[in-house]
Amino acid sequence: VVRMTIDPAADRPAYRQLADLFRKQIVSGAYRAGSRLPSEPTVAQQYGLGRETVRRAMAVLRAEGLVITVQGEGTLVRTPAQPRRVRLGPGDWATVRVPSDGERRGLGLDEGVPVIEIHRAAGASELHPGDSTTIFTG
Amino acid sequence: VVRMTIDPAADRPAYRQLADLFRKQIVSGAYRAGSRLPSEPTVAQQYGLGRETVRRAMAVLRAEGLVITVQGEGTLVRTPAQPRRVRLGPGDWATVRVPSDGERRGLGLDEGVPVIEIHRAAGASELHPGDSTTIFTG
DNA sequence: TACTATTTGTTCGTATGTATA
DNA sequence: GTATACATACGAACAAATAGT
Repeated sequence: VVRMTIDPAADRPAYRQLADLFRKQIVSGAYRAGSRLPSEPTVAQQYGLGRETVRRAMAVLRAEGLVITVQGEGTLVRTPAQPRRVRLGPGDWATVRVPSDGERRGLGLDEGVPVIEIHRAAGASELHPGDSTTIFTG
Repeated sequence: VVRMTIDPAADRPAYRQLADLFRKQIVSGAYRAGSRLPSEPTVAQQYGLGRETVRRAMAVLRAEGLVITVQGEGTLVRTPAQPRRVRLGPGDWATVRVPSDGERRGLGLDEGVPVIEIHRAAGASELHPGDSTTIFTG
């Protein structure tokens, strides 16, 4: 089965077109949270692409925090994390960044999850997972 | 010249070891902001690695916002952006995420730069570049 | 428990295209 | 205009983790 949705001659690279296709299906709910995407060889064969092209598309989605990939299992749509709230008091400030690989694993975070650093007026600082966290002033 | 700093038999993959090496040199200042890293073929030859392995290491550093890569020019250490401040007033809240590819380019942001979304109490919302922006309450 | 099949992870090689110096 | 350097893409091989039998 060949689907004509990827145009190798298009301006946009094939792996980005493929990422666009899956992103649409994920955000639209066609792929529900926790569900598994088709395996890389399956997608490659269906769209007439090499496996590396498929893997690059998956890497894009991981970097955006839409999916996670587990070796031996597959690529899964990420389940929304428990919502948290962090209060920013007078004199506090917050900054944001993408953690380094080691830091991310040390915090137990998935790819595509930025970290929020809260600098308290007292001098201390806290790290919070960037997804699922809302910053508010009380 | 062969440097014996990458161990193919190590637990950690070669591309992560290589990323670690460059990350250290960047954060330590050995590579100053705006300076160019050695070309991919050069690094590959120096460390006895394939070019794709080098490219994966560079992709790691890009995702962390440490470098940018320009086709035809090379990989450059990112220059710190102009600091900005965003005020979070009573009833406002803020969330953070890694932008999608299209959104990132629409905002003119580099890879590895998360976005801050400020939800105003009035109902409007603003997007701010995640690097260089400090959230404060005043 | 043990084995097998499936699936992703890593790495190298090759080729071609495109942007920059 | 040429050389350099990165971007994309396919193929191949083996390793490692998982799932199911």
